[in-house]
Amino acid sequence: MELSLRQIRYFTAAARCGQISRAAREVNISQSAITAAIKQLEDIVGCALFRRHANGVKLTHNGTIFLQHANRILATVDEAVRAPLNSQSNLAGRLRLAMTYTVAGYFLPAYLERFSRAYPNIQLQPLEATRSEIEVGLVARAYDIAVLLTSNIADQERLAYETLIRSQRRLWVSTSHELLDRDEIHLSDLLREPYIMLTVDEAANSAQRYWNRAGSRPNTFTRTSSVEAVRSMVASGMGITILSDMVYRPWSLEGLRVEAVSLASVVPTMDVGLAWAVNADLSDPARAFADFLRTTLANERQGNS
Amino acid sequence: MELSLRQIRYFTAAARCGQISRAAREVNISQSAITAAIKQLEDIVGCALFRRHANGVKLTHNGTIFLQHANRILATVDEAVRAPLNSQSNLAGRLRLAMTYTVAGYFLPAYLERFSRAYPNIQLQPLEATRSEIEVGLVARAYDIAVLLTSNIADQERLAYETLIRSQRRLWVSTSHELLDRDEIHLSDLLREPYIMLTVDEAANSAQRYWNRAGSRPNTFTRTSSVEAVRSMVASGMGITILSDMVYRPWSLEGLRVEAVSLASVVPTMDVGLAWAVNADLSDPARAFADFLRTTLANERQGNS
DNA sequence: ACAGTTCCATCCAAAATTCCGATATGATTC
DNA sequence: GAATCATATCGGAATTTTGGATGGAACTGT
Repeated sequence: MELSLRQIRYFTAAARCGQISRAAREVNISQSAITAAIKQLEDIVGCALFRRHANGVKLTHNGTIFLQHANRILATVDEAVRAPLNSQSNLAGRLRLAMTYTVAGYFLPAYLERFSRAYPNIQLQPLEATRSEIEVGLVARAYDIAVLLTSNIADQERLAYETLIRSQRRLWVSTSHELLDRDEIHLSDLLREPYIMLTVDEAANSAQRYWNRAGSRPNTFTRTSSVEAVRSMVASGMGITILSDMVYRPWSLEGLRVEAVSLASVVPTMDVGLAWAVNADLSDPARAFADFLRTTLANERQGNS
Repeated sequence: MELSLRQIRYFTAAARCGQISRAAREVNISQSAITAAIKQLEDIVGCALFRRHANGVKLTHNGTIFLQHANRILATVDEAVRAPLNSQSNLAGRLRLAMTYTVAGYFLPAYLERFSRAYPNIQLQPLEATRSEIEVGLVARAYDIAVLLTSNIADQERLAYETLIRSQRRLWVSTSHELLDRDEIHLSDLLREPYIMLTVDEAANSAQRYWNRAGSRPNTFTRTSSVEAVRSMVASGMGITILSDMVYRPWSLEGLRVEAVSLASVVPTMDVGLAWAVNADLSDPARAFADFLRTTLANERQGNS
């Protein structure tokens, strides 16, 4: 049996809903059809994609990996169907695009590839830098435009910015953690838990800000600049952390599960967006890039709702 | 009607074969099935993908654009099916990867994305540079490894290299060009044609080399560093050129067709491959990257044959 | 302990899609 | 102008997909 898009569509619906029956309602189809499609998929890839429970289905490790591929497939298909309409542009030029670490690793890559396909004549120079370097670089016109965490922007006078997406920050714990049993979790409940601090993109500063507001501070167990290291440590029960959904993945590289739960306390979202120098006219490529990101993200929001 | 992978598979087969009936034989299916699938596709995307002729079918402008998307879809699907097997690696480190212009624009992007997904913990730093800069940089350990045109490598003493693919060089002309009517075309037939010289990646040097060997030189009409500009000029009949299949696309940005024909004279292939400093042990990330490229390319060759 | 509910797996007949083979049609070649 | 090679079309057959009924397992609340 060969893979079909129908299977992929049903699979992603099931993964989105967490229940086969709910997915069936969403897709306006019978539950047995989805069950069958998923079974076919599992035959094809040769491993289980869901673990079945009484109250729904949960992705396995391989399942989450496959889900990412599945979403990728649907994105490429979507793009292909639209392709002849919004044809390539021959806008030419150079685009020096600055970005911070997490943006570069967990948000932009998929969009960059699409952008450079839509504008093959724009020479794209992606440059990773720290927030402060980017601020200086934008003002000095070393970069045309940047994608970064807009809530951290310091130089509000000489920089203009625009938030594109807000990603919720949630608590990450291991599957077996006792906190999962509680109805509500407040920041104050976390005081004695060993906290793993991520040190990239000023995550530590952001954390400090909302911990201060709550009048306390986390019991920092260790610090690391690797998101994957954080994931592994949380999964193996060494500690907890609070990070945004943008970097959340339910499985660590070793195949251990990480749970993310919303907090009852107010924790600000992580805001990702564009920034540029107010005193500089945006170059055509930069303007094209900004428009591209805006419309692409708007489309996705609509598609997934 | 919704898009299906079957349609995509049949479409790419037809595009590959240039004939619906031959594609049918290749896929072991009836000719009418492919005709129907293509018709459905054209309904979905809302425009013609092929122009039908007495001796086969030819992609339209939109068709070639869609073909690229179609191949992308199949590549992502292929990858998805393999996904759970070759799971991600947690090999960490930094990979400073140097590459030349054409490689960066027309060859590597798709592989880079896949690589960084397979090795999420390797911090990939792609750096575009000229061949000579790369040679110096490799020896000085400023780059870990490079992808470039191996036939141009000068410092054969301190650099090791390995050719990964050979891309044939062919003559590009406009659709209406009289040269197309000939049975055989030799370099000497091109002497009075206005020649458009591409000036990136030492293309001019390479060209000079094989023109010299033929004891003549092209009537250079203009020089440009933009491949897309070359394409447009050739398509609009301003001149001809000889470039490798790696950068060939049958349609210019304006929607004019470019034909590529093999020459009777011997023209060397364009060889793309890896290079590294002989006196340096390859870092683990560099080794992983080299292996990744080798196996991925080997798979593709097998798949397309 | 026990209904009641919700969820997924399975089975089978009905519905829809896809496929085949024959045929029609049009262009090119000799 | 007959032969050849290509794509388009059509109806019946084969295959795939679907829907609804049924059963079992797990959770919920009494």
